[in-house]
Amino acid sequence: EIAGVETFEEPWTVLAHKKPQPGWIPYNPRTMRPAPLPDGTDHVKIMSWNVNGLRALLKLNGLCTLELAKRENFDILCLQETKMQDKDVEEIKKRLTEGYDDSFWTCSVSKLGYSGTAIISRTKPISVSYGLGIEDHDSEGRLVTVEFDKFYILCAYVPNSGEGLKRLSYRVEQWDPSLSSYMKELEKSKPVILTGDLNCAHEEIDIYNPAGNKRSAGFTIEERESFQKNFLSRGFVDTFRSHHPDTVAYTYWGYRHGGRKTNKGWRLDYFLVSESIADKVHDSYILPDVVGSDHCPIGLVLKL
Amino acid sequence: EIAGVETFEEPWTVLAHKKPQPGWIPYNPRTMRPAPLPDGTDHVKIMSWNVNGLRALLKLNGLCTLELAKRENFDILCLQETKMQDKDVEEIKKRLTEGYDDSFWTCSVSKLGYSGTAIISRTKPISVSYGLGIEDHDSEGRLVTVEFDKFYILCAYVPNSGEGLKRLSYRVEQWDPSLSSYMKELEKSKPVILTGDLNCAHEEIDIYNPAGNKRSAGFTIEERESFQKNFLSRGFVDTFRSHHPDTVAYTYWGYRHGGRKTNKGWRLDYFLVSESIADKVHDSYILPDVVGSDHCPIGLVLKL
DNA sequence: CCTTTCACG
DNA sequence: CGTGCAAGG
Repeated sequence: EIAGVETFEEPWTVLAHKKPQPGWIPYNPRTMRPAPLPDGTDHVKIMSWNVNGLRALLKLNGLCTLELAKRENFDILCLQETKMQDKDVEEIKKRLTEGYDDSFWTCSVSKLGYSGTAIISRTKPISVSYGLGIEDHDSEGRLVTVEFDKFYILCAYVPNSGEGLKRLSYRVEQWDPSLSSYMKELEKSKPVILTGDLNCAHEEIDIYNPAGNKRSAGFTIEERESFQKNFLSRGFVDTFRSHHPDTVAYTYWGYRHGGRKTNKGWRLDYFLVSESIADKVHDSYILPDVVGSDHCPIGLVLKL
Repeated sequence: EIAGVETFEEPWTVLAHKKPQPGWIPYNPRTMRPAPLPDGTDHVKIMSWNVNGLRALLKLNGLCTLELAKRENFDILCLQETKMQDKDVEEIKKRLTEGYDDSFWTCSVSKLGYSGTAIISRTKPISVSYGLGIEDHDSEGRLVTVEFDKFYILCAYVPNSGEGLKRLSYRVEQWDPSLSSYMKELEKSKPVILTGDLNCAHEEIDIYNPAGNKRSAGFTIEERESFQKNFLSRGFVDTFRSHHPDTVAYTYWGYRHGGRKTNKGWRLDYFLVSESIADKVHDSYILPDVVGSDHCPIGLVLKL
């Protein structure tokens, strides 16, 4: 474990799902890490993590990204819910792990210490942009786009529909379609990778207690249909699911009921990729043994 | 030390005062604790402590009052800045140390988790009352009065004049005179003891850096004159100062500059008593070795 | 439950 | 610096 305060018996091997279908299998990161690529295969390793407050993570953890970098040796790291303020970004940048000197941050300007995303990269990208380019959706620091030679990568923190589903209509009627259109627009020039906390467990396999959460933010039928319609049906591939069709794996466990100990979680974090590069995905995987947040990181290895 | 997380070299023996006068001596609680009373002398031991949030102290400390009670064996304990809410008082009462079952609490109703005072007693008092009896001054839970056979005891948390001295005029024009009048009224029937955080360092000897704090809340000339006029000149005796005229001793050290380690403090907590019982004071003293708050407790031994 | 801001000291 | 609140998840 990295940054582990408590240790517990490999809970990710527990199939906690309420009504598992025949054939479903629990995710075990020890056995399901990506297979080594043949020597010399050109590839990129991307990781994504909703850190639920970067400052707290750094306090807990020295420099988490250092440990993660050491162990995982990623090329690109995407962070969500940094809860950073613009004024503190420079100080954090100074503490970045050597070899990852390029980083791109966006913070909420409407609510301080809320939301916030970042992309940390080993190599200099071609271009960077922040937000969707729509004033209304861009005050909360929810999206960073970075352009590399072979693809765009989008780091997104999709709005939570909130207590009482107060923000459900904004989410499914405004945000999701806007993000989708933005991605289709980018896709005209090159393939797109969307990663981050998409705040939706797509299907029953993606959540511990589907029946009990039909009106919970992140598993409403509206969000699930929006996910299908705006992303999957428009040609973006859920890489974890396509590589592990029957695997029960979560990326989020609420703090509230100690769900991580019993693997009562949700899969909310994704790598979606343009169909055109779906066959380049060597593996899409989950790192539930990395603690320090209510989400765990996820990883993607893409052959180039 | 009780509840000590960090230990440091008896900082209270350091005379940190900026410009000490000749003859001033540092306070050393090891040598300046009250002398034992002759066997069988009827007396009462009262303690007072601004705990700066009782819940945090209890978390840190199991039940601080238990430790303090064990070591100091007080009869009455007065607490200020409990930061309690009415709804949580019953739960705290349950955790009171055996032998101290009577307790009287008042909480701020205007601002939750703000201010708040309490008196915990070994024996049942004759009567209890809350506040000054003036609507305007009584929404912040700053005063508890308990009547015993031989005296009234008032536990007060005097309003801080605040950042920018925003509340200085309220403090010196409203609160101090009201409290003073209330005390004079009570005094008609029996002697009065006022204890608590009076939020004023009376003289230069009572503060580490007098010159630098002439416009700081707690050491403005207005507050010092109000203290003199409303309390001392009206016949209430500053028992610590009358027993230790040349002793430099503080009861508060700001968290902000780690002042406790270097004994850069203020004397803000007092036992004032009616002149009529001033000669009954066996000792008035300070317990700087008790940590867990930015204030330390103070003690009074009164012969009956 | 846990992390952020904010008011207050 | 540290406590307690409130909002957010």
